[in-house]
Amino acid sequence: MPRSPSSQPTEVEIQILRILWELGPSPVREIHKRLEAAKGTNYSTTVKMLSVMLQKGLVKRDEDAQPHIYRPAASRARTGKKMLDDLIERVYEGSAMSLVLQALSSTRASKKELDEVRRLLDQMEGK
Amino acid sequence: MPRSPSSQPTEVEIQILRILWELGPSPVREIHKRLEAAKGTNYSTTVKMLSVMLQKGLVKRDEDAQPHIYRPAASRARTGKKMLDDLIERVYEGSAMSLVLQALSSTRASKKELDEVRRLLDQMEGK
DNA sequence: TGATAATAGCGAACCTGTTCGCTGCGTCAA
DNA sequence: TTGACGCAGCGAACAGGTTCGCTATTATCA
Repeated sequence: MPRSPSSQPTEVEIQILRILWELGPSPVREIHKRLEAAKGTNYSTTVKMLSVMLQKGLVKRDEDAQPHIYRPAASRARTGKKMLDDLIERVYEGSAMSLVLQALSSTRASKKELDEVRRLLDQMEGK
Repeated sequence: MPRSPSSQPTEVEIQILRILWELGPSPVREIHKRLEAAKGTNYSTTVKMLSVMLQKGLVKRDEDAQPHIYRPAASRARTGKKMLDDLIERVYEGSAMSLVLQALSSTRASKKELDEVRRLLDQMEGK
């Protein structure tokens, strides 16, 4: 029984997505600059990863532009949520609250942030 | 430049840890029963995975007992936190609050749970 | 125009994680 | 004893993910 390919973005894929989230739509060259600075990646590798990600639907690109412009297929928030849901499912078997408590208790948050959470709580309860 | 091995428990490793968290210390046979039921794993595979995990320090075992008894090296909470921290770091570059909001907003929580979060918030602020 | 550089693509090598076959050892019962 | 069985270990095969060398195509410009 073979294993199934991970549905999650892999390590390098996340790195590239992060760069794209930060820079916005960019040509390979820009993406590569960051990746190389971070871990000495070869240019060919960057191109290859992008082509793999394109095929997986993780990024999109404008081929009319010269050079091609890549952009993330999903927002950071959307991707993060998916990964979080997956983590919750795998480790806590679906109980998100356990994990929220974990996250909160290990964070130094500002008053502003805490208030934001409170507001959200009220909103959830009101509903 | 070769890639570095993941410091996170892998897919199958998490599956095994979950079984151990649920069952408590168990012999291979018990672990295997669950794993086989879940995905048709061969007994040899279960043994192998456990030996790999033993070497990585993810599980510990009592070799005096016959058969050997395996137990998780870290609690579910501790492991979950580590994985969460890692996720936060990789996707949100350290901003845990963003992720907490995500988790909360995608959860249907009971009043009791919400109150628990509030208590924690107060506690954090008081400190 | 010919040399040089930037852009893309492809296939193969390589690494980690996963799977399993085969072997060896101890125990128990015929 | 011997045969069947459960337990443990090991190496090799395999799959997915990552890396890069090599080649082709298209600008760039002396």
